[in-house]
Amino acid sequence: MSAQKNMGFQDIRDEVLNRIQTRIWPQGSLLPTELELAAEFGCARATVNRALRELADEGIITRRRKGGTRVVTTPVKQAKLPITVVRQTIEDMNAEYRYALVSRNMISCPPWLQAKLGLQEGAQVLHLNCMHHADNRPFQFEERWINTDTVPHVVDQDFLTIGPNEWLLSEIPFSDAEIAFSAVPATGQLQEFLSVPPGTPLFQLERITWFQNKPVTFVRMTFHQGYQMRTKY
Amino acid sequence: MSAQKNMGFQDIRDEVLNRIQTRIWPQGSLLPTELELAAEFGCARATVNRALRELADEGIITRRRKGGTRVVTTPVKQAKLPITVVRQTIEDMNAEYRYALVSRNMISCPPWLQAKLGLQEGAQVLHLNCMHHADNRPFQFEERWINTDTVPHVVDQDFLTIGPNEWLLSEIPFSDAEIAFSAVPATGQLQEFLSVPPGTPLFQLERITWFQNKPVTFVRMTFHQGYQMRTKY
DNA sequence: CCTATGCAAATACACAGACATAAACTACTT
DNA sequence: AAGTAGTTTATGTCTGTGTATTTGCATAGG
Repeated sequence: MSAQKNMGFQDIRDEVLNRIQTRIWPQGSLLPTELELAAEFGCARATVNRALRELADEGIITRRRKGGTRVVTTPVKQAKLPITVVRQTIEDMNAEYRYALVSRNMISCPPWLQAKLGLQEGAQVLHLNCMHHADNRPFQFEERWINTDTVPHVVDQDFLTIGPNEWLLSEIPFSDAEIAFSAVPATGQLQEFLSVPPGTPLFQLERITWFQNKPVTFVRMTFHQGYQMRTKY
Repeated sequence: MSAQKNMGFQDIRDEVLNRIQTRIWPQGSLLPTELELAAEFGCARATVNRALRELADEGIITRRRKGGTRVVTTPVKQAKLPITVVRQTIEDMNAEYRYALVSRNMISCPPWLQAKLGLQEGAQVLHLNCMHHADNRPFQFEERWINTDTVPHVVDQDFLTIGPNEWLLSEIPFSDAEIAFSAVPATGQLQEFLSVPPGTPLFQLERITWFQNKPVTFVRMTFHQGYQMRTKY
């Protein structure tokens, strides 16, 4: 093969991807070794290694010592959806953001929440209800429960001007979470605060958050009628 | 500082992450240079580079030539949700998967779809309606439109035994896509095929797919009542 | 026929050195 | 004060080499 010169790892990555997409290297087939590719592209083995490692990270190929590098048969594409704070979402739409605290109560943890967060019986949690408006129209209703054990000084925060989402993000910036999306009917306070008829389908996002394996918060965010969450991959 | 030895890039990545989480290096602050860190950890600069690059890929830090490495102020966490085929989802629940083709028609592209896919007026598309069952209960209703221009031999496929999702995944394995989630009321064929009362909130996923910048397909997948899509990050 | 063991092949990771590149900074000019 | 050109600096990338680790395969033993 023609040994090309001056190729960066990105060029190699793209070329390999191209050969996979055009079925020069079909699904399930074995790629040449790093050494062979390095010879073909006229570069160091480490450069090929980086190119292939990136493709492996994306799930395009799988690599095994001694086994070599294979094109995956059924690629598992992952949609990455950026989790931003509501204010950001609204401001990105060039709309005016308004936040309002609906209620704030210290309660002892209800059983269903105990199970979700893995808390002790009788643990105290801060329960908040909040509204987020875009251009004075209801955008999102936020029900939140915060574990006072993991975030003790949350009790000093009144949440009158700043939403719990943003406050927690600045307090516990790097956390793990589990998310669930679903469609729910508008009932009770949902239909009241989001100003929709009873039974209206609403998009809902539930999230449990941990910091260093300690439960931080559970949140249920319900969006206005017709809301769409979008992403690419 | 104490120069530790025998640290891999993973150890360095974890140590740096730990210092960020414990606010030794607070949000917005400047990290030591790669050279300094290499000296501290007793390793080569390339090793530090890889560790920091991974953290940068995860969105924990930002890096700029000459500017150095900074802890991001507001981390934009990305939820990764794996896009799997329905059959996989159902079989992972230990349920029996059943597929049924509802309708299959060549039609000329309706205006709304023209806009979505960027097609010419009068372009021919294959329109399919399909049902996916789990243990003989309705699981997902799939409405799909396939661009016969990008995938010509789709016309030879009858889709009686294999769903368009799986067929396309094997034909066009590596593609780009745009996804939208929403909550919709059950109407018309939705409430009929998913066996729910009219107006029932249903979780819906819409997706446009391209291959090498050519539009491939638009799909609208509506799930059974109460379905939750879950993911971690 | 099955299992254990050893060899070899391919990737994984590391290192030291080098050059490239972008951007912050400085000094100079207008 | 504002622009401009040169310098410095931290990251980005590549090279060539070396070692470590995993694992496919063959071979030997039960």
